[in-house]
Amino acid sequence: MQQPGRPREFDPDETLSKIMQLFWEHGYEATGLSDIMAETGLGKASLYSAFGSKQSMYLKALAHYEKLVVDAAVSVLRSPDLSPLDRIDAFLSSPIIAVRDHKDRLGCFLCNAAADRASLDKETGVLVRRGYEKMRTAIAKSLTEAFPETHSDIVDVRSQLVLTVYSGLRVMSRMGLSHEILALAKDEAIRAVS
Amino acid sequence: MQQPGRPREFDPDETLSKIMQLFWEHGYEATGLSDIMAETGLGKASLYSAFGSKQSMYLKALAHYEKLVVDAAVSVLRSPDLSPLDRIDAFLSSPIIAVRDHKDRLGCFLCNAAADRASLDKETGVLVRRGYEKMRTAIAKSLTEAFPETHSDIVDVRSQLVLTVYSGLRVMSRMGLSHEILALAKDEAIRAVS
DNA sequence: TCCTTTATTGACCGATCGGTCCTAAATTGG
DNA sequence: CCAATTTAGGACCGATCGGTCAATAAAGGA
Repeated sequence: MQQPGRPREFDPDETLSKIMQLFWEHGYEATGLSDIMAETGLGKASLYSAFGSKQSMYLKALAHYEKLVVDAAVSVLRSPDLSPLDRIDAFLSSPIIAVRDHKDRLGCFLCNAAADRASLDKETGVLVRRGYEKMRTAIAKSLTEAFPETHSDIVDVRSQLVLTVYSGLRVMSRMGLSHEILALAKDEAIRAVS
Repeated sequence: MQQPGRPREFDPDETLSKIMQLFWEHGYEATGLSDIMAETGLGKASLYSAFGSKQSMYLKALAHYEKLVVDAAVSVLRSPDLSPLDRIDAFLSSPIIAVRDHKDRLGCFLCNAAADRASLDKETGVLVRRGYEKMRTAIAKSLTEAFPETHSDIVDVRSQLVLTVYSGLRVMSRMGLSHEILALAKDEAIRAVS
């Protein structure tokens, strides 16, 4: 048995990151194969053989986002160096810091995807909900740790509120609000669940 | 001087509502002229002569949304029949009720537009921010009325928080969360600014 | 009635879309 | 060196995109 011929000339993971960036910033429809080719430097056929159709690229990009960004957020929410409430503060601060330091106004890829594709593409909806549920669970764990005496129903509702605020902050950041205003709203939200 | 010839066979306002619905639900890129023609029953040239380019249709649809939906939300926030806090409750409840009664998961056109077009089209950004500012001002007014002793800086931050939660709720509704969960998160948010 | 003005219709345009295919290049096992 | 296998590059495909135009229809004023 022979092991395949010509080797890849690109790193699929790296390429997927670039594809993710494009879909994240411009959405599904506004991102053309031509944009992806330009950004990755690859030919159309290479992209297709590696990632399949455009829709499949989008779903892989979304899964990539879950692995990179969502999992990072979750690990912030589990950081052993911070108090439970500080972890939630750090979680809500991350999109604000992105605006402040990198002028990053991409918003949350998951909620962009919800607006963009979830109504048309079932698989997108599943990925989006899974990503959000990951974050909600991690938030709930921190809240339970912070206030062990609180009833779990209340914790669920509050974790949902934190996630809602998170989504809202990312939408607001896309709208161009300053990081100072966002930070103040965030502090007020933290106070609300304390 | 002569007054124009053949009269329009359609109501521009009504037509604009249908166009708004399409852009609202599917976004800019995913809505084709063909969809608009099918939905409105009009020919391409009629649409162009009445509303201009696709981009111009989008902007007019967004302005139409501001007039219909944003202004309605603002007038809820000024309803004389309700207490100030109940007005804010009603404001935050409207997207939840839409989900419950009409399975309306369109989200907020303004924040969809922010995700969709604001980074590409300056005019869209202006309209979006204007709409949000209208709502924020109305929220702040209700909060001031509810808690006259509160410092205006605090009111500003809290109104921003309410607006952030509103955006978050609409994103969540597009994700498919049940109206019950949304309502609980909303109640918790109301408690936060009380 | 005829002329002017505007609206409607459908054919038409070039450009671009996502996607396929064929050829050439690069690699490994025999 | 050769055969087999896989990738890379780019020509090519039909479909659809947003947008225009010329011909026709419908109204009011003269």
